[in-house]
Amino acid sequence: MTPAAPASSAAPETRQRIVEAALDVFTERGFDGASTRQIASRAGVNHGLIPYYFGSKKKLWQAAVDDAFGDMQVEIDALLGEAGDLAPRDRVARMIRAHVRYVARRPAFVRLMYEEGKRRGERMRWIVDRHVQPLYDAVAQVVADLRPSEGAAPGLSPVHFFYAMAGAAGLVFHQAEECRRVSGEDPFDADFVEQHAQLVERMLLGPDPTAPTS
Amino acid sequence: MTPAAPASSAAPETRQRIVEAALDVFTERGFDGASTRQIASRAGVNHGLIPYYFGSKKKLWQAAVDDAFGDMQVEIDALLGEAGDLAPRDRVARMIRAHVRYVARRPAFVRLMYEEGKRRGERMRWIVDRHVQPLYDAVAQVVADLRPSEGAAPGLSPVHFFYAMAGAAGLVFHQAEECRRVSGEDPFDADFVEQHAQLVERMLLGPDPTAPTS
DNA sequence: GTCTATATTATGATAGAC
DNA sequence: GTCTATCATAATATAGAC
Repeated sequence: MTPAAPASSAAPETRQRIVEAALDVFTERGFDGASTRQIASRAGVNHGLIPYYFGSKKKLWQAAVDDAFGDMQVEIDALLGEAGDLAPRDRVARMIRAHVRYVARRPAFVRLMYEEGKRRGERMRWIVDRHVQPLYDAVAQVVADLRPSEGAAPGLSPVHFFYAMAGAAGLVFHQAEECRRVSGEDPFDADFVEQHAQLVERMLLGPDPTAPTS
Repeated sequence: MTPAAPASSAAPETRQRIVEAALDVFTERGFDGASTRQIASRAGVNHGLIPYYFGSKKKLWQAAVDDAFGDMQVEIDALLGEAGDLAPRDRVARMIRAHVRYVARRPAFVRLMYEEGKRRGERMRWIVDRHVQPLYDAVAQVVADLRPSEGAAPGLSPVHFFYAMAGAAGLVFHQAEECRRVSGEDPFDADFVEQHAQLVERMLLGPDPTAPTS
């Protein structure tokens, strides 16, 4: 059995340091491109500790993914709590903006989703069943509540909406290095993020029908 | 010097078979995850032929990328030729729909862009300077011709437009396996592609202002 | 031009000292 | 709990037979 939480003495947070380093390296280089030695090195520990704490590279990856999604779940709960009784359109608008800001703050999250959703295999099934499916279901529910009179495109289907939003919101942060080189702009700049959030919201919902027509 | 095009006898298209197999494997597994043995095996040749024709794994990758983008350039030229004197909005609409159909037909193209745009490094610089920059400049030019009266969002900046379009159009095909598992729908289904093309066009341009208001 | 070795290196995992 | 040393494997690339 691997020690889930080390019971004792000297380094209570060694395990967590490894998990955080692993998330960084896995999302930078992909599962295959990442080496456990590199992860250990970034965490500042010996590479022998990875089998000790996690058993295998695969299980370390799972721990890192759980860490990333757990972090997001906290934000979602907070968001849903405070947006409880808004009109559906406003709830979606807030969700979209919050999502853009989140992926800008945590690019590792987007890298993970894009990296692992693209090919069949054990890791894809694990991450989808455990983390993506609940997210997809929640978004589908919110979209179903939208009515055309609220500015939604007619016949908006959850699957098109989900991937159009995820792509429009996330790609520029996923491709941040490319974006810098090709356009000279820094996607993580605060103004850029707000501009992008605004664009994605308008793209998906159209101009706010309750706003003055100008 | 590596033989750019083998001069002689027995296997004139061996090199091309390797390039095509390489594009498949590189886009399925990423550069690090792909092995030259696997590529040679899929091409039906011995792995010793890869250093022989290309010199290194890196140069094989470059040849595969050139092949993929050359293919796209043909489509772009055809598109621009036949859309020469349309109104700017119609040109953009056509470009968007053509792009969605293209990425649905050639998912390898999206995988390549998403894979290599995400991290600093030699491959990113090579592919951006050689292939992405011209693409970006062309899109920026087309977007600059759009005017608000034609339905574009006010202050539409090229960089936001470029990545919002590329993401909204491409992600669902990039994540095709995930999409199938999470929603049960097949993104490569012809109806799905047209639905998606329509959604992305409307997202980016709004409802057609010349169409009847219903 | 294509194949069969093989040299070299890097990886994930293990054994065991401290 | 953390480290050093090592094993077994798989990778890229090279040398050379045919």
